[in-house]
Amino acid sequence: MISSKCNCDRCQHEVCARRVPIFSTLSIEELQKVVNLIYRRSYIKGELIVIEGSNLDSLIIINSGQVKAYRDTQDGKEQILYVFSEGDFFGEKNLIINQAATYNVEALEETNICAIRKEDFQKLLTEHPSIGLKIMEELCNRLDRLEKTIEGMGSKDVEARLGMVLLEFARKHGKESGEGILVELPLSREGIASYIGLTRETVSRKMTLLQNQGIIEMVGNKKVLIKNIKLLEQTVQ
Amino acid sequence: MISSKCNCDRCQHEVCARRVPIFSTLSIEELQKVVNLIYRRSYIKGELIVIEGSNLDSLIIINSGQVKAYRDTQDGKEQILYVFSEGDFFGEKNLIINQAATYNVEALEETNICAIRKEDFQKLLTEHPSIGLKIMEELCNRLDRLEKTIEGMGSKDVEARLGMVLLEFARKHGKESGEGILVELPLSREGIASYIGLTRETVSRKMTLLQNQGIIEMVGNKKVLIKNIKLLEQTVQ
DNA sequence: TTATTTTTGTGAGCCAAATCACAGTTTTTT
DNA sequence: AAAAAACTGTGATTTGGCTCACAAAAATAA
Repeated sequence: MISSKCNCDRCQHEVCARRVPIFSTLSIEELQKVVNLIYRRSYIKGELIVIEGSNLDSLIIINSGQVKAYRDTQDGKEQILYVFSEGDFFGEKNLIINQAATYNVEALEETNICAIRKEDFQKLLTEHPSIGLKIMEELCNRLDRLEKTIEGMGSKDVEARLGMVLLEFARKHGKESGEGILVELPLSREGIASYIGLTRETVSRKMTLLQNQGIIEMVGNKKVLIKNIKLLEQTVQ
Repeated sequence: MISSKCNCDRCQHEVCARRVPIFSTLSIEELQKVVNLIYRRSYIKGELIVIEGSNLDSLIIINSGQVKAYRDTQDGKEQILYVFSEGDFFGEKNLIINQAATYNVEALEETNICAIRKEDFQKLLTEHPSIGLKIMEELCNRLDRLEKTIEGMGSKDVEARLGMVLLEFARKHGKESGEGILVELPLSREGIASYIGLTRETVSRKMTLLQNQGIIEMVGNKKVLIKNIKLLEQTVQ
């Protein structure tokens, strides 16, 4: 039997580099060079990939899986800042502004990463300015999201905030189904709460509300069916 | 009488480019080329430099003065996202991810800007990767600040948030004086409130509190004397 | 499968910040 | 300098989300 997927080390490497938006502008030959610089690693669910305060010496790119980036606040809670998945990168702050990690990164499921050492990455940057551009793009997008989050947090429209995350997850992991978009939530209620600065209880209550309005339907704890995305988008507006 | 400051057009240009961190790595010859691409403009207090939703076609760098970047929220309020001053730039989102402006930018005082057209800027970027690096640095710093803001907004420690802005303004505009650090506030109470997601009244009350604790002293409406910066930093922690 | 652990939903009461209201200041304009 | 406009401080009240508490459900382990 012939496997449709080659599992040799080399091919996986290549696939990995191809999947990553920041290398999307490179030619096949250039990509090959990048591939040679990459090393890989796997993490199981719950494993810490980066510890706040530590000195990371690589840019890390997610090949498959999902992670959360979070901080522990004074009052012992965790504040989730990002949920990264396939193709996303992190650790750039350590390389670009030479700063220790400002957040923990933890695998939310089995996760495979590609990493490039600082020196290699910096060399790449000067040799291929297009990579820098891609990174700037992504940084701009992150700024955009954080700006929106802050706007939402300022105006205390709590339901809009919840709607925003649901739509974000729907874009990333939503699957069209007959009755709407089925979304596998990467975070628990507690996680969602920490992501948008609320308590677990409030998230619960607001989700129930959205369900009663016929906008969503909860499927177990980890899935949500968005039945009326138009209405949800209006809520967020 | 000989003026210590040359006011000819050319010199001002040069000064402008020199002052800007993102060009700090360029040689004098390279700088000269950049200078030739720059055009300048002045705005009076209250004037809009960028309108949300419009298509900006230049990177704008502040030569002197101060501006606020803000959005109008659904409920008619304004959410201030950034206060930019000398050496800061904005409009990069329009150039890098080809997006319409996501916020208004308004001069808080008489403000002079330097601007570089999109095409010129993109050419610069590919010719001098170091400029890209500088921009990435700044984007990382902004992400950093927003991440901290979000953390502060999540954990509802309101006084810490106020302390953070005061310290931010102190770093930017603080002047050492006998009794402490005298800070000229770029924003009114209302502005500060909008910057940290509170109401004007709450900011007022908390400022009074800090004053009663002997940490700060308000000097008219637009200045604050930080009498005990150690204590203020502790409040923030 | 059953048992165990983790996660979730929901009521009751509390509390800090929002809102409303208005007088007193400060700043700007004329 | 006087008048107008903008901004600020502070009391009274309301409110929406937080906290606490516990039962129910779901996910995981045995």
